[in-house]
Amino acid sequence: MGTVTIQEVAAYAGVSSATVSRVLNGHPRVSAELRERVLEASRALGYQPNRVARRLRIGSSTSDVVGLIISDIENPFFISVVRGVEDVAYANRLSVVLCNTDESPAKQQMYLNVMLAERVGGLIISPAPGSDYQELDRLRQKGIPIVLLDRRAERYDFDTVQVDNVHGAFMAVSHLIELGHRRIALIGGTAGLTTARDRYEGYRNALEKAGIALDKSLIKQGDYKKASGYQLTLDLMQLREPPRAIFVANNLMTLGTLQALQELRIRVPQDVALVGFDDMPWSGQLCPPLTAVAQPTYDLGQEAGRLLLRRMPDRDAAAQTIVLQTRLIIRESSGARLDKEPRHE
Amino acid sequence: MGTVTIQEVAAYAGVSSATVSRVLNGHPRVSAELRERVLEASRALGYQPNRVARRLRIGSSTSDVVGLIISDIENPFFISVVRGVEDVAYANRLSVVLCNTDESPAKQQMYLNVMLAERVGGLIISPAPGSDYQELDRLRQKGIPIVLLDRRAERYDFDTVQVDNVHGAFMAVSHLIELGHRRIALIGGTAGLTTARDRYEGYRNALEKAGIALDKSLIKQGDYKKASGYQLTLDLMQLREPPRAIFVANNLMTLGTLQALQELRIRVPQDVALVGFDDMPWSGQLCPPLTAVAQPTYDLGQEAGRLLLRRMPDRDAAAQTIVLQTRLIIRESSGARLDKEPRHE
DNA sequence: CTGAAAGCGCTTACAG
DNA sequence: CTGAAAGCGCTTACAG
Repeated sequence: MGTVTIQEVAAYAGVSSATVSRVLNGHPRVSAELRERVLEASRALGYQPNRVARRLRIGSSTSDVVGLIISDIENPFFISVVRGVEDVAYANRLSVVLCNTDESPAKQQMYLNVMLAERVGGLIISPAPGSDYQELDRLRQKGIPIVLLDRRAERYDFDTVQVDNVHGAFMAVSHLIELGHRRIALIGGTAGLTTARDRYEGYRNALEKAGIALDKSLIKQGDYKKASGYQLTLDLMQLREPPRAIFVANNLMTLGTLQALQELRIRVPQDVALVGFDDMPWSGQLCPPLTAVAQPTYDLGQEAGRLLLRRMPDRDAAAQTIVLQTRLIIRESSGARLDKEPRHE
Repeated sequence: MGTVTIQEVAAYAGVSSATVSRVLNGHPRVSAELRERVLEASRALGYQPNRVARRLRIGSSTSDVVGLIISDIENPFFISVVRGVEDVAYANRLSVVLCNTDESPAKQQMYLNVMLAERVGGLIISPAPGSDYQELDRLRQKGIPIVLLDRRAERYDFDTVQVDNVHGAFMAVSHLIELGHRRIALIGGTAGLTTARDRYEGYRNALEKAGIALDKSLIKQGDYKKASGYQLTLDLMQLREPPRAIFVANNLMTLGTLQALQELRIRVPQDVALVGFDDMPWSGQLCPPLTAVAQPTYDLGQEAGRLLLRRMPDRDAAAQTIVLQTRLIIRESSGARLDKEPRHE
């Protein structure tokens, strides 16, 4: 019972705690004999160093735990990102602890406090809407390296990894235009997030390029959750002149849209064509298989991990932004393959 | 730059660090005047207590961070569980840090070390296959309350929250039997996990009750990942006499099965009927909508959180096991509604 | 190579 | 009510 301390190991081995510390930290100049005795004692007692004490003594810079704060664990997008971060971290002998803010600034603040209090070695964060970036900046000034994930901070120069959302949305909407659509609705993302703004911009660009006037009644603002996709789709289909195509700005909302259309007995893509942003591992098994803008989610996570790893030893280097490209995966929901044999993936 | 310490706040306020500590921890006996000065100083300096130091001083028992170690973050089952834990924790002013072991005992060991080293206030864990429960027991003896999630430890008396897997599988297979099936395959779960064993048992019980002999060629062992569901389905359909129905022991494998059948142009449920274990938020939007054994995932998380909360102040109470019930959600993949109007949800 | 001692930033009996 | 001091478990100059 109770925890074994370095003092007890020292007593057991008949050396000072300094020697135990040196042995366990691989300090070079320790005699083979004492090293042996210490190792033996440590093993016998089942000693596990108290990292809290170690951290207090050493300061934050050597923590081998990095924090990863994501804004919605229920969004499959983030899951794959997490895996990318983990794999990079694990390969570099770092542990990652994950926190979910649920898009709530209050929870985010709580977890930022935890990260600071625990003095993590670094932090990757997908900031919640309405984030206080000054607060993040404070953390950074207190010595915690920070990488922004997926979402930019407008007036701060943080290291950032994101995709080209404007172009992704542009591809999606252009695809629908090429298929002959002109009444294309947008179910947009959460207000205040750069991803939502960028995807909206891509939507506008595509329409503009095709000479299609913006129709405000076809533009809805959601919140990246399934329920809003569901509700806004119902709203859209109740319009006097409903859209013939919908671009949905993220995966969860797309699932809501799919459900709403299914309940309304509206056929996809025959009655309404659909393109979503974000692919999911099961998008090909949905009804109908979903045409979607795929983000390189795993790579995004890896890049964020690597960026953090580079930042950790060098706090003062200039901030970098890495932008990855998206890719349009054409399945059946957009109607492009209606006449051809359906492809499966 | 740098971090503000309690000493600096004390100096600024013209009091001792003891007084600052008392004010900030809500100690009752501090004069209103000093309290005011301390609060003012703390605000002015942007003081954030160093929890590492606090933890070292106080010992583990008061940490307001709990650890949640899950075995596969890519499995939607765990996501919903996580949300349940988080909500209970958050309501009790606890933070939860999540770690993903990826079903790897080595990663699990790493994260257990982190938990111990950080002296978390408690730990909820879904143990990886091949877990060293003795190790978990050691953690517990060192004062970290532990709750097992989803999977039992056979010879240790940990607090545990799980579902009735035997009965869930029994319902699934009985449902197929009632629909007239007798050649029902099983794509089972990871070896060494109690959930896999229990679901297998439920499968056998249902067959036995119906007087159907066990056919070994129809029983496959997967690993709860999509790829194994995919591969084992291909294997099953290559049998001289393929099954007419499949019970798949978890959600990710079911997605693999669906993909394999789709690629083989085998119609579900007309050619092969399908029931999966674990419902997913989008199971109703799959092709075809999936009949599945739904687990009360969110409740599972909540119960685990509550159990931990009860355990934290009382280390010596007898271990409890909470078993929740599952529920069969009948959609189209099992063929039960083929003749009726399809229902959507 | 090894040990005694200081100190990381807190909290809390112990005096007063 | 308030402060000086000890101590949580480590690490690391500083001596020797």
